[in-house]
Amino acid sequence: MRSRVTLADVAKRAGVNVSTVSRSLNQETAGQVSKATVKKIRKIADEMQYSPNTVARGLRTRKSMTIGVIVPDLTNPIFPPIVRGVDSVLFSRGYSALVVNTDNSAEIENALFDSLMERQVDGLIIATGHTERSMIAKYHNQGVKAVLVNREASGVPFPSVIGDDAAGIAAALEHLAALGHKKVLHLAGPTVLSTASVRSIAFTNTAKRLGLTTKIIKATALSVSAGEIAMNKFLEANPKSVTAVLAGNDLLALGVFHALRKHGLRAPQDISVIGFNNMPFSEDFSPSLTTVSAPHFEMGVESARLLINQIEGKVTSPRKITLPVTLVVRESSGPVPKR
Amino acid sequence: MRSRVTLADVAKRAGVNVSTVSRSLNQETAGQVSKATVKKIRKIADEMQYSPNTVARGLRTRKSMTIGVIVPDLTNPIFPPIVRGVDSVLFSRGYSALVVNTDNSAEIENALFDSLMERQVDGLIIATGHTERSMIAKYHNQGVKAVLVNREASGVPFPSVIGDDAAGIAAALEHLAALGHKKVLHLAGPTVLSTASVRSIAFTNTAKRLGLTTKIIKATALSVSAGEIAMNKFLEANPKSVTAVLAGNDLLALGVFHALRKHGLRAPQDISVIGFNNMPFSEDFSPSLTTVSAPHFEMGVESARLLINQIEGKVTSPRKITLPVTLVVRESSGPVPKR
DNA sequence: ATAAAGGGTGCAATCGATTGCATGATTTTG
DNA sequence: CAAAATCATGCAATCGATTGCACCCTTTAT
Repeated sequence: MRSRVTLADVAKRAGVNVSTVSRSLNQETAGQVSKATVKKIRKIADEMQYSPNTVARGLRTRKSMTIGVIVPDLTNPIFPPIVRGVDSVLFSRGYSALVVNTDNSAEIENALFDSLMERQVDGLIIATGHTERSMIAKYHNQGVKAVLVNREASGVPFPSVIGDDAAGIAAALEHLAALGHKKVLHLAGPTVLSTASVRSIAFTNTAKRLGLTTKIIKATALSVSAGEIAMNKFLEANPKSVTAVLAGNDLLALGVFHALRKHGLRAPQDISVIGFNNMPFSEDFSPSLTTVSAPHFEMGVESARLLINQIEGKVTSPRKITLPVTLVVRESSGPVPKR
Repeated sequence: MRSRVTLADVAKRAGVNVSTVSRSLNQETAGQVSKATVKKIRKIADEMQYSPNTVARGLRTRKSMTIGVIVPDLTNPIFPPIVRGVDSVLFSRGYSALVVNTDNSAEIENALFDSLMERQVDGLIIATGHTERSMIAKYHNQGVKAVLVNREASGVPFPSVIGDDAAGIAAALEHLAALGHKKVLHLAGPTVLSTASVRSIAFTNTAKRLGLTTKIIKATALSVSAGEIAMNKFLEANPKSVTAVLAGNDLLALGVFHALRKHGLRAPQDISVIGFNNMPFSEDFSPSLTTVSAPHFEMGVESARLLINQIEGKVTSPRKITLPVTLVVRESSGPVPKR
């Protein structure tokens, strides 16, 4: 790479000390320098195409203007919108995001955390969902500034931004109840993932309130294949014992579609299916998926705001932000089949 | 954030100079220090949980160990796999990726480029597809090390990694021809995007070779809605004038599905539809989409390898890597409808 | 008119690492 | 056994910015 213009280069050309150049170019310190000098130096800096070296600045100021964003897997379609939401706020405030993927491995998360710390990130946005709290404890011990997003976070020492999962599950079950469903299956994700466990609990509570008969099965991951495997197993063991399935997220719901197809069943004629997240393209599935829409982009936005306020020591913002979700009714849910 | 342990802290505890600690801890220089000292210092560094400050190191070594990855939009599903491919290589070599989104705006790309340069990135992986070359020229003028991925790159001063788009288009058209189609529409993306123009040219060439009658229309973006709008317009003006559509990518193909549905037409019974990319979940669309599968993850991997070799001055690697693509036949393509 | 106050700049330390050169200790060589 | 080579370590400069302090030169107040 070509070597860049430094403060010293500008200073030499302007016939002043580097400190004067530095002060002239920085908004907050420009007042310490005479207007004429500021104007002259800015002009010269422009001509020379000076641009600051963030690394050098970061060393001195102990701020890297970089935020670590920890997600399980960027190819899970709910994360790109979150990341872009985060990024939109960060960029406008001069920060950059370093996005890393853990693949839900605590070991990898640990290694990535160390790497982010070495890079002197100013804060962390954590979208990984392990209920296991050891990483959270570690983050906190290190005095890291962080915000949790898209994961249950009660009793945790960081602010958080979540969708209203309980309300979403309730809306979905009420929708099914209104359609006449009495026996509903919940295909839950692994309980080590906080979103999975929150939704599972909400399912149980709401179903009880609505007087529904329930079954719960668990997938080993929040993925299409795990959902398919779990649902296949269920259909083989208990054919026709439920009229609707509420899946822990859209990927699992997609797995349910696959399993139904394999067993010659159709949604919603034989069984209704509801997902969670309203991930991109869920309206294009076959059938289009009834699901709970969560505002992922906004979740990213809010979490970034929370983090920056924390970093820059602004007014104390709320510790926990819960964003509303909405049920999106599409083809995959329908009336109880007549037998 | 808690202040971290520095080399000086370790040096003081070990009773040696910082330079000795530095040499002991770095693989390449550890040979300059006696084995006993290295061992002792490493032990102490471990106990104190020393970890290097990448910012300080970067200032001195003029290497940030950071790579800028420029994509149009992370929520376009082909990019997460590319990014993860890039990341898998970078991480294993100690680099991190700074991913930025241009939303196909030259202005934004320009601003992001400056920001990446200020952050002293060691190189760039560029996945934006403007045929307009001014940005490329700028990159080159600045002496930046870069690799292009997923975009046509002939006559450009950087190495590149692309899928074999021409072969993919050919395979798709041959498939249609074999099914008896004679009149085929190409729904192209905007020609300012290089992948769109490459595919468009390949379409024309192959169709001529196969003796197909063709029409070409253009969408204003590579998006579902742009595809839908363009296809609606076509269907209103020229109903039933073609029996198949080859879309410039899967998003456009999805737009075609929407337009067909609106006009009461079905794929493949009324018209066959083929996409490009084999993006995630294209097998779950209604109908499942016949498409050309491009190895996005591997493209990311190869581009990262190319870039790192360039940065570390390894053996000259090939300037251009073309990865094979494969046609994936699914439900959306079928025999010519009988009239 | 003189002292105090304030404005504008420069000097030099600092952030935490890497690294060329110097130095002293030890080993090898003739 | 002396000279030379080698080894292990320390010293200090350096990367490019920011910033506390000192200084000089004008104003302003008394």
